[in-house]
Amino acid sequence: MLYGTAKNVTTNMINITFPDGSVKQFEAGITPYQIAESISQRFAQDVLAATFNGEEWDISRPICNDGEIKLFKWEDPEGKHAYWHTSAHLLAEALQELYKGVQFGIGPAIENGFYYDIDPGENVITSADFPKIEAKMAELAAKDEAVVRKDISKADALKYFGDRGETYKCELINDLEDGHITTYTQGGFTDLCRGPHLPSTGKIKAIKVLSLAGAYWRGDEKRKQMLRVYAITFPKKKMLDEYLALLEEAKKRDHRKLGKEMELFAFSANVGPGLPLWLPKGAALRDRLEQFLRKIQKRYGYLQVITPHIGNKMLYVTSGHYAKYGKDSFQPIHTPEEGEEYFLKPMNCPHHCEIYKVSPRSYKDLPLRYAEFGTVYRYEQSGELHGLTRVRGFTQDDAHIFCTPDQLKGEFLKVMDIIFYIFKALHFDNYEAQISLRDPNNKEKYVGTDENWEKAERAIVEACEEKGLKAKKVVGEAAFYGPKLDFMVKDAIGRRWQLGTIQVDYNLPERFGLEYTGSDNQKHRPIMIHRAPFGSMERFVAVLLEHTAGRLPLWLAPDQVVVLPISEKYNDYAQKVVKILSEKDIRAFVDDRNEKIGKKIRDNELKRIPYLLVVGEKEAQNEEVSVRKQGEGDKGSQKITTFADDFAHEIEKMTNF
RNA sequence: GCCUAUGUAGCUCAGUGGUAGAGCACUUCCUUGGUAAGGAAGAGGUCGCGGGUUCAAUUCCCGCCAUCGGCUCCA
Repeated sequence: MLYGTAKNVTTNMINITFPDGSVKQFEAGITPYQIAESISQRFAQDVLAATFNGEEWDISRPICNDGEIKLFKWEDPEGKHAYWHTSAHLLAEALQELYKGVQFGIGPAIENGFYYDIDPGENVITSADFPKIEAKMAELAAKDEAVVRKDISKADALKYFGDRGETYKCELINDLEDGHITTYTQGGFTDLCRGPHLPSTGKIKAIKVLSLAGAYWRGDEKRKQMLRVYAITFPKKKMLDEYLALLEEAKKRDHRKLGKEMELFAFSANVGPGLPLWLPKGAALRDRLEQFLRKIQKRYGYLQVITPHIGNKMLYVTSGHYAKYGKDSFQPIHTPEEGEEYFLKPMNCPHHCEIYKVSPRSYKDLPLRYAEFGTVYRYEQSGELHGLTRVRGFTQDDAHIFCTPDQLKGEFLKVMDIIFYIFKALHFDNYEAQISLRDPNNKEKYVGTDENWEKAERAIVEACEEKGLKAKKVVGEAAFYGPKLDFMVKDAIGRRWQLGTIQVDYNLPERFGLEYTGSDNQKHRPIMIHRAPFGSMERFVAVLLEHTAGRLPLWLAPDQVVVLPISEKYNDYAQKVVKILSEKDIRAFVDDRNEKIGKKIRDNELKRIPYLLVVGEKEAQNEEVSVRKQGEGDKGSQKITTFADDFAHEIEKMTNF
């Protein structure tokens, strides 16, 4: 039994509105593809997807009413999406042909390519099978089969997929509303799908199966783990080659590789997984970043505090963290005293609350801003550890602001200023912002009054508007204690990591009984803002390395200058050059190996040292250096004092943000 | 924690049922050279750890640990 098919097609004319506002008349039943053809044949070739009145629409699907159309090509995300979505079906078709008894879950397009979750049944599929799968997909694509959309009733859909033993599909269908169910068929493969799709599979030319992974059915770790097959396709082989080359390039800027090459940090099985060791150069880099932040925070009225690495169990019982995370964290440290337990601190806030409580507070004291580079320990699940971006011991550039409700928005804006300032100074321009709001239908999940929540959420939204920050609002993502604003940055291969965060908290002031005396001589509860512009030193350094491919800004570079004597005869002069530079706090060293100058240049270029100073007979005689800038080549000679002065000025300019 | 894969010299990686090899790095010597790799010699590894099979295991099997890619989680 078919629903709402094109039976009502008549020869009526309909009005189609284009994005530029122009309106054209077409015969009812026309498809977006035909509309594109009416513009130009060439354009029609390139069109992959459409929306009609905002609804995603196959370009082969007839239009029978007036409305607005948008047409999308490969260059548009919507175009790629349809292309990869159809590719996912093609992958499924290939898997169905190659492996008996495979059951299908879901197979969406993603940012780069697509995947299909399958239950392989008795089949064993490994990466050795990729060429076989690719070949089958190519073979099927070459047939250029039409992808046919069909409305289907819920009962029919359940029967169709039930007969085929597709239990996952049946589960999905059960959650769908009758009358809104469609399938798409190409060749011998039919999938439950909302679309939209390409009209046929022939446009899929270059195919690469990328990886296999486990993925819980419907994202629920208590349910069966499916086999997820990741793949990507392109209309041209060249595009695939370029994409694969890009992936290779991205791997070269992986911070784990760079950290090793640049001798910044390391891990040791003897110390423990997820516990980074900062090597001298890494520690110095981190220290420069800390000094940078300290300087700004001082300007914004922050007060530096220091708190211990452990805290009595009762501190976390009070904060509520013990009940929520106690079992999943590093287990308590016991003392000789019976029953006495301490925890490694998983966050700094409870300690800072105790600092607040040291004296009675007046509204005149607020806002109070306590900052600490606080090292915390969290027992992250073993499979979650990842280089410096996800570790078990890390240092937050933490601060807690205690303020009155009226001060909230102003303080929020100031924190945003600090974050923008840092991102600008370090050239992070590709970040995304997300406002996490409470789920209004599930209020009991959260602590704090309605009034305060509304006030805080409004403050965040308004603050973003005032700053012209385009932030994505996500309902239900707030922490149980308050709404937040997070800044995300992508790593080399496109994974998103949260860096800066600003969180409003009503919970801890309540739990710790924090108070201040208002102008009315009454006790009031302060609001707390948690904020960390870097997020953590570890994650920030990781992302900074990947963004710069290890070519850190000059003021942060571990080694700024290397002096290269032409031969051992000029080693003494080279040392003198280093001494002169050191007096200006320039980080320089001599490469006095017994090697030819060409070799020394090559090695130090590869080490990403920003400046190479070649010194030989000429330079030694004239107190000069021959300057070579990393990646740019020979810059000619100048007096060593001139170079040192210019260099110092350059650094001063860079750090005077 | 779960699924897949991997683990050989400081690094990048070959290789084998009969206790191991290359390049780079390192040490020494020759060379003292002007803008991306000069030459020679040498040293360096319980082949992740623990069991099992075998006359013999780095190699085959099992367990564990760590790591890659994902999933889940992330105070």
